[in-house]
Amino acid sequence: MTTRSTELLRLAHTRPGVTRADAARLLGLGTGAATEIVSRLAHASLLAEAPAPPSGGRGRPTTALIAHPTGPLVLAVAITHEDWRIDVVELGGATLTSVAAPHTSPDWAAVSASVTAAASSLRLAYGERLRAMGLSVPGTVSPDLRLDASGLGWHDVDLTALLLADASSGPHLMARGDASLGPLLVARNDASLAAAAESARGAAVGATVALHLRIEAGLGGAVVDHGRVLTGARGAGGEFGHMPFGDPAVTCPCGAQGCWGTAVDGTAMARLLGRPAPPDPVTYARRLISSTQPAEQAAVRAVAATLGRGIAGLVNGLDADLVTLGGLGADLLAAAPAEIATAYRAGLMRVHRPAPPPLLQAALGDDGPITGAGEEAWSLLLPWLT
Amino acid sequence: MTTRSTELLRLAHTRPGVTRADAARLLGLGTGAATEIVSRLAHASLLAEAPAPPSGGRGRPTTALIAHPTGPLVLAVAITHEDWRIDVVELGGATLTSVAAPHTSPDWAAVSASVTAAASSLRLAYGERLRAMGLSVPGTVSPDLRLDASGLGWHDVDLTALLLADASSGPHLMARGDASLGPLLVARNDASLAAAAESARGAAVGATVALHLRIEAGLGGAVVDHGRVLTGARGAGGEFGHMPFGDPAVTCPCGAQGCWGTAVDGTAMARLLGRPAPPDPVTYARRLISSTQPAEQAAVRAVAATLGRGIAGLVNGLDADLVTLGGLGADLLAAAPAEIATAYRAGLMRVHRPAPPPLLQAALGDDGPITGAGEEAWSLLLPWLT
DNA sequence: CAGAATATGCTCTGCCAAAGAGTAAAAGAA
DNA sequence: TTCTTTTACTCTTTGGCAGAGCATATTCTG
Repeated sequence: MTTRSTELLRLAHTRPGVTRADAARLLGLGTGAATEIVSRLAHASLLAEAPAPPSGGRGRPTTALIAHPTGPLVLAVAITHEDWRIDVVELGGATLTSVAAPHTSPDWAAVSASVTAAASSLRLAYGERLRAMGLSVPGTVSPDLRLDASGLGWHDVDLTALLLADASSGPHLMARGDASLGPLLVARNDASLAAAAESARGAAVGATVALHLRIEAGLGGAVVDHGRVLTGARGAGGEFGHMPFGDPAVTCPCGAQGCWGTAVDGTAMARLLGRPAPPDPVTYARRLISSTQPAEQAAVRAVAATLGRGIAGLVNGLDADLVTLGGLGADLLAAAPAEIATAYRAGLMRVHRPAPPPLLQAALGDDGPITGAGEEAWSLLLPWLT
Repeated sequence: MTTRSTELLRLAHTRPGVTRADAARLLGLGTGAATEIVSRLAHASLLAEAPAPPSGGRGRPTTALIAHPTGPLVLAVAITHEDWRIDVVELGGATLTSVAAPHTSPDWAAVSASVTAAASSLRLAYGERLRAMGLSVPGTVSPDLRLDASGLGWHDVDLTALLLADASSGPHLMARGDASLGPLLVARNDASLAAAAESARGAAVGATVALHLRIEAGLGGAVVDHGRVLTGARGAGGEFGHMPFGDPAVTCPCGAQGCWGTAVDGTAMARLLGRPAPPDPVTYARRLISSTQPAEQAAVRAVAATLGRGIAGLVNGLDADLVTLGGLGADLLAAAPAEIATAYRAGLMRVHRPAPPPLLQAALGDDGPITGAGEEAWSLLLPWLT
């Protein structure tokens, strides 16, 4: 309905359990306006007040702003190369329900059918409370929500179909009152969403410019600048794995030479060991990272150094003040912290040396992408909540 | 005073000469509100209406929104390694006055004194109309406005002094009514400001994610995402010259190895020719770029290829939809377009190949930094104009 | 040249979000 | 108990803006 209402709602989302008095102070609202806005939001079933958290100080106790028990919800959907999962997420980020299953077939049609069926049953349970959907996928998503995941054979898939199939039963999940604005669906690369999640609720909370890197089959990531995820012009932002920090003699499946991603994954470790490319580089890399065999440890350390050098380059160019590592990156950081740190520091330009931006493991682990999907869905929905 | 007024003012700035009717349509204002807001802004000496641009169609003619003849102004200041310049810029970006002079001494004290003196005389001429200052400097600027320009020997210089010395005569250039908000001064790296200028009024207008690169003594630049310049956490964003796209055997003055900047400047050309490092790499590079000697042309082409390959890496990682080149980069693009384009295309990942983001010369040339300084000063000032 | 068509600007009324002042309530401290 | 502190509620006022209706200025048409 108004700017201030949305701001208050957003505050209740980003800082779950914030007290009403604190919220009013943060927004610069008078007590009158706070009363007005909170009661309006409560009446609209958008916000509720919990009795109180005892603060210890004197004065009339305030209340905590929490999600309304019948308030709006979003679906957070994460599709990986091997399974899918749907969370029902309320204001503040708490998950009410979670369903998941492995893929029965790698075909998109089968995956799409499973996800749509699960979403429909959640629709039966939650009805019109479901107002938006956030979707994490292992590939790049164009601005018109078409997915390309070359490794999985999913090409030019229309992701809006996931929502529209579901919306046949009613006008849910649509921008209120104006269908021309399209459905409230946000779909993104898993690494971008993990970055968003780390910045909103993970290890990168409070960072000015956070860089998140995630190694799985390839190397992806995203930059989060003042809370905004940079998704690029075509939705292909954060493909840092295709920056030429690697060996120029190696040709990447993307068509270029020297891609960093080809130098920090399981394939790179196999190459260093003189072995053929493993069929499942992720599992292979995990095994090597926990190996005790000297040659394999050396390969892991070499890859770790390449990772550290590349991170330094990105920090130099982007001036991030925090770097979080997810997927295999977190494992590498745990297994070879010294190699990564040494190469990282050596690659930093002078201005960053006195206080190198910390390298941290992602706090949300494998939940990063789905958490980010929920966050982005809420970000999309919030301005539409009257 | 209100959101809509500021939006209208911003529109009048970003699209100089926009008609009143168009502006109302773009902001979704009714004619009543437009009358109200425009008359309020005109009364506050912030906006004026010019007779009309003949549109040809029928109907009552509208007016063009222009800067008020006694409205607020900003100072755009550009300090380079050899000279300084100050422009007085009105709403809409037009320059009213420009003063410039070469440095009499490379010492910061001397430079600062010259600039302050010139600013003071402009203050005498324009008085309280001067409300903000934008400053372009050849170095990195920390968030608390301290400058480091290692090449010039300017270390940890407090740039706010430029403003405060000037403000002793009154409360000008301060955030209105609340001095704790600090002076309305924005200071940035020249390459970042050139990027802002290209996005606002140059070759990158309308780009979703624009990448600007500027080669002079080093290689700098910036990413502009949806009109916002990414300055990094410490003001050192856009130092793409220190990403390791170059020869790992070359050590950069920054302390790292393989910095891209060491592979695309005049020093790199000299190295390729087996010559000692030139004292003035910029002039040297300019001479080689226009040389007809085969060996020198070959060196230029090699450097151009390295530039193209690096740009491809950045485009892969950042998903820019437009790249602008300034300084020597523009000269290289003109001198060796084929080499740059070939290396660029070869380095792009597959998704970008069908429609490679265009590489363009910066439209504003050497005026990029000072234009950007004016733009950023206006961006800073606009929300304060009641 | 006169009227029609069209686009725009102005005036007036009404609405609603929010600020502000004053009052009431709920807790700790003396 | 009584005072102080902090917060919430009520009521009034303000101001920006939407909307309807009228006025105005230009081009088109006959």
